[in-house]
Amino acid sequence: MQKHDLQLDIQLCHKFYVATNAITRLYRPILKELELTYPQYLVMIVLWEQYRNNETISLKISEISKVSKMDLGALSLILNKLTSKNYVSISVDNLDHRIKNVSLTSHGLKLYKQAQLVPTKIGEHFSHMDQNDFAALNELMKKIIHNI
Amino acid sequence: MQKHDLQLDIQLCHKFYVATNAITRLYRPILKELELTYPQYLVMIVLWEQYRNNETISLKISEISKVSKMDLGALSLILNKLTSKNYVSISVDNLDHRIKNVSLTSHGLKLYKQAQLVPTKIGEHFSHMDQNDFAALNELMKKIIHNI
DNA sequence: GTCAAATAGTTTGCATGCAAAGTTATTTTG
DNA sequence: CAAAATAACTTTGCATGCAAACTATTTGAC
Repeated sequence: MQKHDLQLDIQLCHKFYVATNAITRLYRPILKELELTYPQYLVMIVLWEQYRNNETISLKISEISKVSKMDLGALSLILNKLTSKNYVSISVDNLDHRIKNVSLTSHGLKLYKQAQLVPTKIGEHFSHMDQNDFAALNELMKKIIHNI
Repeated sequence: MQKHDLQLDIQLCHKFYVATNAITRLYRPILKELELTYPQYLVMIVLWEQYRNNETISLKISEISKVSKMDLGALSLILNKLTSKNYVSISVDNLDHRIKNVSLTSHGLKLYKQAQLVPTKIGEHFSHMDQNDFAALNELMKKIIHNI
């Protein structure tokens, strides 16, 4: 930033604020059909991804936190909700009793099929952006995240 | 988005999620010195800006909401806090009693000087990005916000 | 082996974001 | 002009994000 004044400051950071809230609002009605909030959806994506790669069936809570960059405290509550919705089940690790393993229930696994439609629906709202825009934006975001 | 799969989906939207949270975390310690949260800071910026332009001294709550893109309900609580910190004062409009006017107190105005240092401190964390990156990112964000 | 760290999670308190319902004041309609 | 529709907020309830304190285990250092 060249000019470090308040007016300029509000520009980029405020745009992040506005855009992220707008994106979440975009997801809300779509995810509501799956009875998921956006953060809950993030957790499910991590689990579905894990299932697809089929290396292991369950993930530690700390692993989910690391991949999704979600706070452990928040994750704790979110996993409770996913459990009460019967999308995931949680069990204490046999070897290390501090660790809890999270795994998809059959109900949570079934949801995967519906969830595959979500990106398409979201994508429709971005029709005004082309591949180059996406690539550029993705790179810039990566740069920002990597350095903060 | 070319491939509409979940893995790709998580990329851009998740990056927004992560980046925005990271940016807010960046602001938190800096704004703590002013006893402000980021949303509270946004409101103050709007008011300082208004004061600088000196057209009118006060703003309606709905005007603050429009400029900052903040929810009216959230704003209601935030303004209560700013009031209890004695940074702003709120009064009912004389002509239309539904409207409330928000104005800076002398205490809130004095804070402006300290606040001017905030963008510089934040800017230091973005030193790895050059002017072109900023310009490009700013344009892309504008494009996204405008179209959602 | 035992007691002090380090780990992995949970809980709590505070500040939002947002939808939905409620309140008060002003306009519009018939 | 009285009832209905709007407007401008406020309140409430739910879901986070996050810092901080707390709990239960496991490791490590001696």
